[in-house]
Amino acid sequence: MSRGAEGGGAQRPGDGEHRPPVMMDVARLAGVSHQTVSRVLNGHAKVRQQTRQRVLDAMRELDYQPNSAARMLVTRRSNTLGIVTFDSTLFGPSSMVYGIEQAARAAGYFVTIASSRSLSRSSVLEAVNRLREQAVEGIVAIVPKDSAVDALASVPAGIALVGVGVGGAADVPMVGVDNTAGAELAVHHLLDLGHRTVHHVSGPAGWPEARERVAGWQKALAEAGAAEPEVLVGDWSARSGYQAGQAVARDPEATAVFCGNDQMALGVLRALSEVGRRVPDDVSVVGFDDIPEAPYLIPPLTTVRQDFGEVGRRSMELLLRIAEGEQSHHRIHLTPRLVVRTSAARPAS
Amino acid sequence: MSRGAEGGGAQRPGDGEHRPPVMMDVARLAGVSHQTVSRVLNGHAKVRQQTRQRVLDAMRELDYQPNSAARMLVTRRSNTLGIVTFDSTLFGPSSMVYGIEQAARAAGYFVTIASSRSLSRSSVLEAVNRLREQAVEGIVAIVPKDSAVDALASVPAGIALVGVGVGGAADVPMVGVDNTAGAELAVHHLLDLGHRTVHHVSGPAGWPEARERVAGWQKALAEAGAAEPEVLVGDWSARSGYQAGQAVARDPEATAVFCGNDQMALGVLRALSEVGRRVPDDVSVVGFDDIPEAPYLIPPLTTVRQDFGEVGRRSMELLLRIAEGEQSHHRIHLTPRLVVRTSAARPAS
DNA sequence: CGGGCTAGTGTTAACGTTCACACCATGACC
DNA sequence: GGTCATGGTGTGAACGTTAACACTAGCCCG
Repeated sequence: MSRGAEGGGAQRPGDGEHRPPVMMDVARLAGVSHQTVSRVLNGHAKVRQQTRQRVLDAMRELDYQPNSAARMLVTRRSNTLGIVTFDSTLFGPSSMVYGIEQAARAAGYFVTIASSRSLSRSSVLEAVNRLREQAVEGIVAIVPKDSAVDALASVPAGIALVGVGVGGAADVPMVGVDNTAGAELAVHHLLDLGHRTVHHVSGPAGWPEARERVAGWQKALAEAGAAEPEVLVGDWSARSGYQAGQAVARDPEATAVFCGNDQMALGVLRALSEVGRRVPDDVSVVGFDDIPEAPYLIPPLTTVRQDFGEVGRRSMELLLRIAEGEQSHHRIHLTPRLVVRTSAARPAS
Repeated sequence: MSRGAEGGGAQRPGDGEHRPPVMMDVARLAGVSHQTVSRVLNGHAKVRQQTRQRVLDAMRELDYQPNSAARMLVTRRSNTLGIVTFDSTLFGPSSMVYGIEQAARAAGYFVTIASSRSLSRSSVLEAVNRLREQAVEGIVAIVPKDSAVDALASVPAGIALVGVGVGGAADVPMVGVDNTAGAELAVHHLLDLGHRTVHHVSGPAGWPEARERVAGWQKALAEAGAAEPEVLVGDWSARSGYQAGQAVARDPEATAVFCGNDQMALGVLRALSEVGRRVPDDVSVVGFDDIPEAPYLIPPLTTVRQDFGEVGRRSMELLLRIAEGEQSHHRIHLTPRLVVRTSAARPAS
């Protein structure tokens, strides 16, 4: 079948002016009232089997498609949820969108997205308003930056809202991995291997998750009585990791680095390799996220795994609970786990 | 500000049953008819400045939000476009979604997504139907697999539809990079460097883009009179690239590899490094896509760049043209370009 | 001074569903 | 034999907006 060339639904002004069939058309064809058609459509019990079949046949014959706007108008329900994301090539956000969409579909909802260019307050608010125009019944906001989280707190309370990656301190219902615990996992692993201390390449200032990972790193170092080197601040990108890695490479004392995400770890690996510092022989590296490529970096990256799909599903779940008016327990922390590969080993003694 | 607990918007007296304000409420407050409110809302010219202001004030005071369902019902327009994607952690699809969303927003449309679990025919059709239920005015389908493309061809012609990454042979309007040309670029680059021939790690069978890249590779080899080694078939993942890389490493004749995407190239790099074959000294490697991490692999990856954001924008543009009934030129090929880094060099002679 | 134009506003009727009923057989029960 | 529930169906009336038209003033023009 060739399409595209054909005029498709193009109802050019011409004579015909054929409208898509409506419930009344189906009713007429089946010889019943429109209400009976509605009952069949919504699976009401009180319809005779034989009548139901006639209606079903008529629907098929006319290729009837219920008008969602009319239904929405009268039921006051859009069956739609919104996602606010940001324009990023980061692995996390984009993979969470799928988890959310699947969970939403399973719960019988449609999903519309609104991306916020910058995660600035105004940009996030604008995205939220776009979704409100669409009459969404709830919003999952993937906005892991302080300015954006503040914006969420000022969204009018009439609409159900869940933040993702907004950090444990946020003043909105939220779902996220326990970043502090994850960082501790990574740092303890390195200290247990025998490293004196651990350097940290962090995410950028103003990102709650970056801050929490820094906190976990600090806590683990403090518990072990290890010295706390200066944080190397990155921006989540491989490029920034590369730059940080150059700094690490210049420091002969540095034997272990914990990176705020895998992309930066990748950059660190590259910087170290470039100057001939071997991983893990000379320097150990640990990342965060466990991107699909992590096992195939050089060397395979030991990292802290976040299950983004799970985050998506859980945020959906929480959103629905809130939308139904439940009040309790609006703070879900998922436990990350350490995936040991070969980029971290005991230091050369 | 704490949210979630409080019940939101202040309402009409009579305790119970508080409905959101409607156009009539605004009209009453402003002392005009609802039609005048409608005119203000839609920016009609024939409203006295003073009246307009009164209406605007009233809207603000009531925190009025137009009911999109009612509007949709009467205008017969949803202002919504749909995206069909698939659940993948591939870089391309997820970054295109943003390009599309931005372009759609700029054109005044909302975007709803429907993901297809498997790219099987039925799964794609189901996703398309979900969008039709939502009354979308057009669909961009990111479904780069034959089974899915077939499904698109059988979508009823009433709805505007654009395929992305569906290959040049698809029987639907489409936007995509010129894969054949891109592959030729890569292979010629390697041959020009002095390699006798070039091996290829391809994407999986049944993916049009994989096939087109294979074709470009074959064409370039044939033009140069080079022998055509057996294709190593992967599945786009780093893991499959790693396996293919092991095969390459075992072949002492192999000095150059062109990979169907960057993830597989990454796996190849790792496999070669593991057995001590140096890149680019012993083996040259070229990828496809130019993922953000490509410059920071070991060594920095020479690759063919696709601009996914541009693909998103162009597909949106095409979709709107089709929706408006334009008939011509429904096949857009973007030209990729080679980004030379250091993973490919002349062979050791 | 009547006709026609224009700016500004109101009135009424769609749009296509679902909801709340009313209605009719039928059979059961006292 | 009358009441009562109960399966099955039809009849309005919403829902909240925009479209189409009608209606006033006020003004210009011949």
